[in-house]
Amino acid sequence: MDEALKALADGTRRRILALVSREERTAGDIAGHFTVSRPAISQHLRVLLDAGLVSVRGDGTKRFYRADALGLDALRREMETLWRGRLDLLKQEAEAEARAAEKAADAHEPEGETS
Amino acid sequence: MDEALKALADGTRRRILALVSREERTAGDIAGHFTVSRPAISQHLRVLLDAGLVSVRGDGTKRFYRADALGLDALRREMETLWRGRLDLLKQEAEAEARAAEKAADAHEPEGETS
DNA sequence: CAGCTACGTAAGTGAATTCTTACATATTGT
DNA sequence: ACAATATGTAAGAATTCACTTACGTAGCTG
Repeated sequence: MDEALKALADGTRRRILALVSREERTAGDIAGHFTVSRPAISQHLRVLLDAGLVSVRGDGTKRFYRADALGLDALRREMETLWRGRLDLLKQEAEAEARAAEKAADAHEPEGETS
Repeated sequence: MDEALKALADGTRRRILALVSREERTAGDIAGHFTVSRPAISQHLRVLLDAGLVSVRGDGTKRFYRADALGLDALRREMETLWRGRLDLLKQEAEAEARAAEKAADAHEPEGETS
């Protein structure tokens, strides 16, 4: 998880991922979309590859990259269990606020239900 | 998004986040759960704070940290739009494989629906 | 074979990250 | 006012990161 998250935590790599998400593209084609040097993109592709977020298919001298749906989905699932641990916070805090509001009302009107 | 993702891309910070997700905790309490020095944890808390993933409440000399549900949810939503761009890959690839399998069958049995 | 194309890899650089120890600051209790 | 407590901040070392230029290497093509 750490490797994939670190890979995602870079804007250039996220843009690369977006590029190869719908169709496979050669390394050169991908590099053409960026201002940084081609080797830099090659290195980013390596990181994404190691993280299991893209896959390659070599054909002749070209290398076609594309997003790896399985790797992406695996990360997505892990993220969801991460959220699951914290998501109920929204409920908890909403309830806490409700209780606090109630308490504040009580402070003003300790016994009353006048209004 | 970049800031929050970078904040999440560190195991120690994810553990901190887990610690403060259910109940608020003081900086010292949090640091007690780790082997690294207390200042290091203080710095991690700063990163999480800047990323909007935790919030603080000062009380006396103590500072109580807790996960910030709104920040977390904002990130979660951004991630989901990120997945949304790539999730259909699963479908696409499944379909592509299905077509490929069909094609392979055709190659063996160019006109047949024999089996 | 010679040369071109499409790549990856090596080596080095500057900036950012993560950690440490030492110190500054605010608040509480005597 | 003084000491103890809880915490952030400063400064610096070690590591990692994203990038660059230069080079190596397959595969195609004349």
